[in-house]
Amino acid sequence: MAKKKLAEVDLSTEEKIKEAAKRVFMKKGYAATRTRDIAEEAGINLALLNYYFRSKEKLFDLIMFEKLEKFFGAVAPILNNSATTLEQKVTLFSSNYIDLLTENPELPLFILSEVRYNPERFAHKLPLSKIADSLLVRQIHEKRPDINPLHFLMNLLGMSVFPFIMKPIFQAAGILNEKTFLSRMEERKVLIPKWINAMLKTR
Amino acid sequence: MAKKKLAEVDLSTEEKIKEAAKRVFMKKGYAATRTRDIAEEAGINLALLNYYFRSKEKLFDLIMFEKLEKFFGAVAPILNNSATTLEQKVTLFSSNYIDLLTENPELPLFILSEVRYNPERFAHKLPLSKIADSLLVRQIHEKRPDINPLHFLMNLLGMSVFPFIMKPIFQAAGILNEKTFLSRMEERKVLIPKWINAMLKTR
DNA sequence: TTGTATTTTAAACAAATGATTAAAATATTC
DNA sequence: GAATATTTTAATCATTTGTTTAAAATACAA
Repeated sequence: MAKKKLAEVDLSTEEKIKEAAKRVFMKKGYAATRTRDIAEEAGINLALLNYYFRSKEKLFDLIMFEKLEKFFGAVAPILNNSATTLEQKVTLFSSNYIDLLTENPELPLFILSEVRYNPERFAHKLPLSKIADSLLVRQIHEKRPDINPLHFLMNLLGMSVFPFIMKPIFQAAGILNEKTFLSRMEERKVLIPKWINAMLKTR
Repeated sequence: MAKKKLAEVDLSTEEKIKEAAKRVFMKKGYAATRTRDIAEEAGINLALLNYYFRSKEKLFDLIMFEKLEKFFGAVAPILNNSATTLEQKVTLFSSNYIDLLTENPELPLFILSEVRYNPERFAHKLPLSKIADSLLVRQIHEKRPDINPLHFLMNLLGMSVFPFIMKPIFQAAGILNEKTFLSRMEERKVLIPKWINAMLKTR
């Protein structure tokens, strides 16, 4: 129950390949990933990848759509909850989303990179209108009709997501270690609602 | 003097290859770029790429370091200017940086992707300590010693850069067109200083 | 146990890819 | 204008890469 990695030897071959592919694709991106890398990571014969998933591209699509679901799936319900106030939505969102990204720190940069390098392939799968036209956005508009509400949405997203995007570059430069990063993100959960609130009050 | 693209036929072969490589690398990333793509884009024989630049990797490094210089070069001087106040630094930075990124919208995501997929290769070239230990950060610390100043630096960076990172995903989803994006970014130049100021005052 | 279906393996293939070579074309020098 | 140096070209090479194949191993059903 405790060791996830060791338990993986008990997974079915199909699941072993998929889990290995997730790790390799997330680390190197689609283009730099070799099917042989995945086979080696999974500890299986190369041909099994095609046996179970037909092609590198089909395997990638499968994983990519799961990651897109993870990245966008949790957002829309919070931002469209008709039972919460603007302030509650902001608090819930920053807290939940920072938790999600703490569990999956490479998720944002992975998705943004792959979508950018292949926009037409994933465009139709992005439920962005549910975010851009969300109840939260309407609530913001009510409070500050003088400023385009997209600004505040962008700030809320950015303050939650951007640190995870900058993380590798800060780490590569030796400025940030894992532990302090995590405590900063914990601090952010309570700071972001305050900041958004202050921004909404500026004249 | 007016048409940059047409003038390119007058460039030297070496310059033609470099300009073409910039476009292709920026669009597809290092791993997905074929030397043949670059040769075709430049309108030159494939062998000339190796004749002038030795290898795909050396050509990429050349371009990458130029892009890193562009992405980081303008930041440190503004944030370390001993003649400006905190407020002035924030205003100068957001305005100048949004202008820079408006001219080079793909710059942030390109750099962040490539550094992430190859951290050890570029880590030593990143002048991040000049930003993380800048005068601005010290000025922020003076004003709000109760909150880690990195938070405000991250917010300043994020509010300026993050929209450019999200741009492709918003465009792919058909939510944002070029024109409205540009006017939002113009608005941001004056809004960001107000927001940062408001954030620095929260209790 | 025998026969059948499923899974796994080693080998190989065809296409793509980064790079090189040797000759041809062009420019430069004296 | 001949000799030399530089640049460009077409062809080719050696690897890499995604995928397939046919046989071997294993699991399953009767």
